[in-house]
Amino acid sequence: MHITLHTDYALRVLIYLGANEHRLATIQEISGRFEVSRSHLMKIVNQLIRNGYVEGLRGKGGGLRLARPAARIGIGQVVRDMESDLALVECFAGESRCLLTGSCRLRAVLGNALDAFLGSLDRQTLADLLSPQQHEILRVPVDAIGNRRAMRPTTAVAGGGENRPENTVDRDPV
Amino acid sequence: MHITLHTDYALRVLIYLGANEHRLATIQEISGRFEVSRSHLMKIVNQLIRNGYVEGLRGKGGGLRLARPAARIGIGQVVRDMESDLALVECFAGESRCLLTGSCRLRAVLGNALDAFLGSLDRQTLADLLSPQQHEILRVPVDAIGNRRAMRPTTAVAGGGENRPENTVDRDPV
DNA sequence: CGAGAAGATTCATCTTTTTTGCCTCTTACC
DNA sequence: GGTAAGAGGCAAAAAAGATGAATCTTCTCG
Repeated sequence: MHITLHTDYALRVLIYLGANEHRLATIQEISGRFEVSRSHLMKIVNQLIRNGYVEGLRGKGGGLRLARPAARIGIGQVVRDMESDLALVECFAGESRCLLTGSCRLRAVLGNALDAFLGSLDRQTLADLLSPQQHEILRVPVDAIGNRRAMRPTTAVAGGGENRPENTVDRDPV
Repeated sequence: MHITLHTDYALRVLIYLGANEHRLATIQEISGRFEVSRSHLMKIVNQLIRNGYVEGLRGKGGGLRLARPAARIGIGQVVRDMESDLALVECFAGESRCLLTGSCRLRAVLGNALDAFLGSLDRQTLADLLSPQQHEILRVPVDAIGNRRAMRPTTAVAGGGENRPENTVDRDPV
């Protein structure tokens, strides 16, 4: 029983972005950090974006950031979204050639177990995964990267002082 | 996230044997019933035997039967024994090249979820999987098979009765 | 004791899924 | 317009899983 690397990386990307909430991170940067090919990571990030966990800003100075605060990103849901095939056994799918199908309790029993699994994850958010040490390991100071759009809100937050750009969306998410 | 067919078949074999507790079933018979090759099923059964769930009697008239009553066979343990690799993500294993290793809470979180999964299964026994319908579908009357050693415990279980033959066979014992 | 019926083992192959990377396109800032 | 970013399609490579053939061992029966 495995979770795909796909999901695994997705979670790590979220952790990375969570540890660097104060700035934008590019895929290039993350793939370098995790030693995965850029293109590969791209697909994973893509899925994260499509599912609304991450925001991607194109163009020069662009990058990635969490689409909402880490505390509002549930791990269970991430796994559900990223793990394409949660059918534990064949008979979970519609079609089955097992002669027990229909009378078999196995499906229900495994289904309950799966619910327990995901339920357990549902009680955790990305914020719970972010320990102080992680911040230390992963967080890269803005200076080391250079200032980016993230830090100069083009559309600008009214108050100005806040450096957590949670609501600085500067374009229409199509 | 999948359970291997290996484990799936193992559970089905147990169900089959549970539905036919009153007699011995051969691998040949089961493999025919499930439309799997004999050799393949053999390996699975073998593992079940080594793990003490099933008893295999060799020689003419031999076959398989549950090593203990269905109610004493826990599904969680079966899955644990059959599923070779329960490491959900890479960092479950000793070696890991993830730069988060050590500080990452992901492992613990997934570990808890896995425990919840198996724990759910631990609350079920093989007996719970055996619905009356299954008995009907799977149970093959002794007549249809021919009498076997099963009912004359020459080798095994001198104590005899144990829990099994509520279903008295038409054959003379010993 | 010998034959045949069962399970036990080994080995090789095939299939499917997963993982990976390349190449090209689109978008958007500067 | 140039360049830096993400988006997407294609396909190769690798790993894991599933399957089957052939052979060996053990055991009961006659």
